[in-house]
Amino acid sequence: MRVDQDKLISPKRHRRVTAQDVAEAAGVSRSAVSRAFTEGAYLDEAKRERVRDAALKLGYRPNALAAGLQGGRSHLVAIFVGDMRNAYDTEVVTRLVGALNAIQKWPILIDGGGLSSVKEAMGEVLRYPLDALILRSGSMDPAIARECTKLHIPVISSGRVLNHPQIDNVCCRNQEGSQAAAQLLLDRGRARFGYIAGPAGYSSSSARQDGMTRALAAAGLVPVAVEQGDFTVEGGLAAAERLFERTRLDALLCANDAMAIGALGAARARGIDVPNDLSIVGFDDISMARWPGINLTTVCNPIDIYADKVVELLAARLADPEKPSDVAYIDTHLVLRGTH
Amino acid sequence: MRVDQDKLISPKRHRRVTAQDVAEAAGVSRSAVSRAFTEGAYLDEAKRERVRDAALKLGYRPNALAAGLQGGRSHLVAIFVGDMRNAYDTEVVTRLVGALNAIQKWPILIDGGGLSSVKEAMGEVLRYPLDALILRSGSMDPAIARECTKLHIPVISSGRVLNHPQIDNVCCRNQEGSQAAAQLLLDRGRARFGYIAGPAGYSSSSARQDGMTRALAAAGLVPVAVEQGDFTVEGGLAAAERLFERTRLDALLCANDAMAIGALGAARARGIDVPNDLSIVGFDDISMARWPGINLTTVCNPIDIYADKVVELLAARLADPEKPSDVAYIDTHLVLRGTH
DNA sequence: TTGTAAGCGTTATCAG
DNA sequence: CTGATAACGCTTACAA
Repeated sequence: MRVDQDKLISPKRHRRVTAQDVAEAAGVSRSAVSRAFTEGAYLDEAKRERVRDAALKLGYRPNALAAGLQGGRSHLVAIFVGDMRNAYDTEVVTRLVGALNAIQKWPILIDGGGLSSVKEAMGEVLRYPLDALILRSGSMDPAIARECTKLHIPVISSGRVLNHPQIDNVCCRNQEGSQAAAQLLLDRGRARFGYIAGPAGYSSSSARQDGMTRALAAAGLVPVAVEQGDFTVEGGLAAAERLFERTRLDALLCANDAMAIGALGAARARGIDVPNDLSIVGFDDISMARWPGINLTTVCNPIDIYADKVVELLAARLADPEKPSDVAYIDTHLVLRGTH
Repeated sequence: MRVDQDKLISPKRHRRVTAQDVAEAAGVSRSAVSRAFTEGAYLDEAKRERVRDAALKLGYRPNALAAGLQGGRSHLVAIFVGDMRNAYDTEVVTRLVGALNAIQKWPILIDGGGLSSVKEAMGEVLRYPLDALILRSGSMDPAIARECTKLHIPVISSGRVLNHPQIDNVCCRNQEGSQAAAQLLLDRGRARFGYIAGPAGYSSSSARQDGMTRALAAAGLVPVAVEQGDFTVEGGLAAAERLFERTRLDALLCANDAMAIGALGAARARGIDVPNDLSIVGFDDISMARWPGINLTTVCNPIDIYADKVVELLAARLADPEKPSDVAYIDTHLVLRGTH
């Protein structure tokens, strides 16, 4: 009578191939197997070869959970995103994921936008001994960040500067960017400025508004009207309609590109000639800003530089956990397209 | 002389609070602490309270690495994305992340688009005992999927059906969707059809092309011209220009929305009146399709249903690892906007 | 209901 | 250069 060997060995759940299995197959010790996979560990070259062969044959890979537990790093990095339905956030996350993948850090994503119980989700993820946490969000409960530093998990905040001795920050020069945009339109002869802001509590939106106000003040002007949007295209469209209802403008700055695209739609629907009668300028330079049919003049908030900087700060922090916290400011520049 | 106690206890790296620490603080055993955090474990309610208090005070959270190693699940799910710079893929990923977060699975992202050594990255991630791997990509090395099944990691393929006894699939009815779109334009009196395809090797693109061809055949027609794009807006724009150069069309179907948006730009730049002289229809219904200035008629490939289905199959597979593999087909529907 | 003890699969240390 | 052995922090039989 034949016996099902496989069933005997693993009755229910499949067992992963372990270093022990490879050791037996290659006729060496467990430690030799470990060394065969450790860069710069002492091991006879022939033996290493033999171990690698056996590992390949058995389909062995060192268990990252066990390796992480042993004391080293987990190589996991959480990215907390305020709202993944926001095009700019999504583009930043995309670059971040690429940059992290490239340095063999594995990003765990948490989307605050799609989640009811953000706090709870963060709590669960913090059970993993993360190498770091990246915050990508304009409005974020600072309590979460504090909790991380208590766990001695490095935090990199992107988009808003958190004043905490253990948190590194990357932030673009919002005020200067917006100021330059306003100056561009002033130089073009515009005088009746409107602004579409983001939701209350987003520092990026208010800093951008300040930049515009400052440029106007230098020219002896004040904004004619301000409306609030929600960073979405629809919100920008609605806010622009309210503005157009209230008053006549010849320049409209928006806290981000998505709202500027909405405003552009509202202007066209109303028969306003952009850019001849009205200039519209966004902020961020998301990829859609250059799409045909949009071709938006905007302030470039360079996403790739941004993401690289985050990863750079991360690496520096990992190398020296005790180093003083850092704030990296990213320079913006105007991108002149068809709406100014 | 004062001695730095902290330095004595943890000379270099910070030590995480463990169950042992909590046990000592609460005056109970390690196992009591574990039980206090395990749903449905026997433990005196008062004691549980005491443990929870101590844990909160010390900032303890069970180490997920150790818990995963112990034998249970890691609660990590890898999402492999073909190209995160593709708007449709990004939107699917966003939904997927939300759906996974909601069921306490933590998605690790790997972006094939931003990565030179995809294979190597996958190899590294497979060192984690993943609960599952989700493939989001039209073109994907099947070797990776095979490797996963060898490791007994459930694989869910989204967008392309992989014929493998252990891989579940979610796929939209590409052919039917495209056929309906072509029929819409036939009913409108169109006869000279063009198609902008995706890169070679993407089954979704060819299935969509087949759908169009089938509808045309039923009307005794054949496509007038086909050009290939790369699923991007720029690629669609270039492909459309080549088409317009070659011949006159009155209907243009595109393998995805991004290329349709590019084609729309090309048509407008050439002074072609859309939709009066030319109908353009996309596929997917990405959020930008409804943006003002675009307002694209398209075939809706419902992203939320799609993502929910993936997670549903995932849950089913986790519940019964031996169940036969499944293919879930998602129905599409036409979304009539301004370009048909 | 509780405590003790045995793993889970690594890597690091320490003799040889 | 190599093999045993001790952590890493948790869960879960098993015994009390």
